[in-house]
This record gives sequence, C-alpha cells and structure tokens, in this order.
Amino acid sequence: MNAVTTPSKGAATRELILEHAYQLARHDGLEGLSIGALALGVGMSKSGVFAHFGSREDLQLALLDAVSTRFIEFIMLPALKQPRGMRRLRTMIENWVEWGHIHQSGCILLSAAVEYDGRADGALRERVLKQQSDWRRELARAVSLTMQVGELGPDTDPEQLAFEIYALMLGLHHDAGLFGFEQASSRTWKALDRLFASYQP
Amino acid sequence: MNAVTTPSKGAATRELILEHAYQLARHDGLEGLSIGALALGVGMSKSGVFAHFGSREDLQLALLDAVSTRFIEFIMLPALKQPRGMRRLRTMIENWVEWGHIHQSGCILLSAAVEYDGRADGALRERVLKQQSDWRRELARAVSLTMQVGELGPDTDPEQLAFEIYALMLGLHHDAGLFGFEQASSRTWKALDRLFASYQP
DNA sequence: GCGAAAATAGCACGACCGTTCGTATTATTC
DNA sequence: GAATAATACGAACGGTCGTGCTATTTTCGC
Repeated sequence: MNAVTTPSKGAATRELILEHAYQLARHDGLEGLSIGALALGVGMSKSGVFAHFGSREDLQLALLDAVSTRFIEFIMLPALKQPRGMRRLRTMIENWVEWGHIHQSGCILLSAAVEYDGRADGALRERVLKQQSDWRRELARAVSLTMQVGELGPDTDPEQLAFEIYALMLGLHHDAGLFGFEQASSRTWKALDRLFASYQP
Repeated sequence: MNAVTTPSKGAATRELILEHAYQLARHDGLEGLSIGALALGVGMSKSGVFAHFGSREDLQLALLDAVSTRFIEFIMLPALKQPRGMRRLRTMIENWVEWGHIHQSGCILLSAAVEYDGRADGALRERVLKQQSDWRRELARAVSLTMQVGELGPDTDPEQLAFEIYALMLGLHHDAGLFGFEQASSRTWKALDRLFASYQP
C-alpha cells in the first residue's frame, strides 16, 4: 500500500495523541499536561499513551517540536511565495496574527516561553530557548532582506526591529486573551504601521 | 501595646506565608503553587497553612492581590514625586523595568496573565483581568497627562500608546528570561526612545 | 496463515494533591 | 491567673500524578 515508508499505525496514533495533547496544553500549559487526562481524551489507557513517549518530559518535547514545525510551516510556506522584502515580511506577520487567532491566543509556544523562561529546567527550557532563538533569527533575516531590497532604511538594525515586532506580537496575544481579539489586532496593526514608517528609507 | 489594630500574630504569619508563596509561584506559576511545598517552606504543617486561607484558590487570590499592591506601590510612589508629564511617565517605566530586574523576569502578574488569559476559570481569571485593566488604565492616564502638558503630540491616542509601551515590557520580560537582562533592556530602551520620538509634538 | 514484533491494556507502586476534622497549643482578654 | 478565642498540628480521606511491570491483543513481513 504505502510506497515509501509505512506509517505503521503506531506513528498514526502518535499523531493522534499529539493532536489531543495540543488541545489540553492550550488550556493548562505544558506543565499542566497530564498523561491521565490525555489518555481519557484519546480513549486509550494511560500506559498505552505512555508507551509512545517513554516519559512525560519526552511527550512534552515531542509536542513542542510538533507545534513548532506546524508554526513554521504555517507562516513560512505562504511567505516564501511572496517576493523578498516588505511583502514577505508583512505576510509573515499576517500569518502570525492569523495563527494566534486560530489558536485562540493560546499558543503553547508563547506560554511555554513564559513557563520556562526563568527556570533551570534542563531539556524543556533548552528546547524552548532554541525554538525562540531560531524563530527570532528567521524574523531578523526577513527584516534584513527587506533592508537589502531597499524597503527599509539602511541604518535599520534587523535584530532590533525583530525584537520590536516580536514585542508587539506578545502584546497582541496578551490583549487578545484578556480583552478580545478585534481590539487587540487593531492596536497591533496600528503600532506596526507606525513602527515600519519610522524605519522607512 | 498596639494602639489601633492588633496585627494579632495570625496576620503576621499570613504575611510570612504569602512571602514564601511568592517565591514558589515565581518558579512554578500560580497553578504550580502547592500547599504542601509551601508549608515545608515556612516550616508549618499543611493544615496550618491551609487554615489561613480556606482554600487553594483563596490563597492564590490573596497572593495575587499582595503582589499587585506591592507592584503599584513600587512603581507609583516614586513616580508621583515626579512632575506630571514625561518625567513621571519615564519614571514609571524605569521602575517597571527595575521591578522585572529585581524579580528576575519572573513576575507572577505577567505569568498569571498568560496562565489565565484563555481560560473560563472564574475567580482567578477575573482577578487577573481586573488587575491588568487597572494597570493599563493607570498607564494610559500617565500618557494622557503627558499629552496635556504638551510633551506628546495632540493627536496621541493614550490607550494606543499605553498598549505599545506594555508590549515592549512584555518583550523585555520575554527576552530577559531567555536571553539575559542586559541585552533585553538595551533593546527595550532603544525601542522606547524611538516610540516616544514618533509621538513627539 | 504463521510467527515475530509492535502496540495496547491492566494492575500496582509510591508520592503528592487539596481538604476535613478532632485535638492540642498558644495568645489574648477579663 | 482563669476563661476564651485564635492558631497550629497530625492523621486521614479520596484522588490524581508519573512510572514500572506483565499479559494480551493487534499489526505486519514472510
């Protein structure tokens, strides 16, 4: 049946488990994710779920990776179809906003960053740190390209602007979760336009 | 001895408990705060600690209120000694940054906002929402005064600027927790200066 | 279809959870 | 100093937690 690699049914339920795990972690955070509740959700036994990952921490790591991969794809695939520069950068941000909207401002990548930001937790913190660094670098790269194309001033500091964009997205998630998405995204876009204008060439 | 109201010793240990609770909640969040660990920390029995609050939720609420009060005092008392306008607004932000530095970017008011932002949790969420609204209003008020004094352009939208300042503080906490305080605060101040400049009269 | 291998269930464990209750200790008041 | 109220303790409750085992079932290559 399957030509290249057999998903082997085990891998399929692994996906299913991660799917449900995401729903749970969205509400209670990565630390609030419990194997018992997860097993109940997918209709399996605790040990059955457990066997797929070997430990709770490995489950959390797997979930983190799965969501991160989806996040990158969701944002970058459409963005890479746009020409380099402002068009691509704005598309990234638009998709980022859309991602937050779809996931009801409960993006576990952000809450994980808050959960582990001050901890010496080891594996989890390290993974979160790496994901955040990677994404920030990607963002700075898009800014850099926009600058090279001449759509941002030549004295633009890509990492600085990436920080400022990121901060606004944090503000968006924060306000959307507490005060509602509409008002929050309106404020965010106003701020973004003003921000880009101040970096104009 | 005590002229007006006797702190009655019970209130004193209540303070002590909240002090330790804050240390714990900084690491594990409000949801990670457990009465057992807290009792161990203050050298009391679980039931002894419990009796002071009646329920875990009430403990969390009390902690939230205690920290919020301290936060407001820490920031506003020095700020109100400054003349209205930019001086006062900048002092507020400076103290805000300092607060985050002291508490090692583990401010539970912010992590609580993330923990409860998408939840239908009732009491906890409602309290967090109220605190965030109040503080945002305070911030917008300071912006408004600065505008009235003529140190910000007349077309400044106080709530919009308050949102943008808040977003930068979120960015500060985020980056400080993951990448270190020095770099983060440097980026934040650069962004703040640029932001204020763009609202100049 | 058969046998090996992977996937899942079932059960038990020790630890910790928040909470309750009866009792002992300690402060405060008269 | 005695009476009374405020505090704190200790044990126990029903649950849930993550994890380690051993069976049992299901899948998959031949």
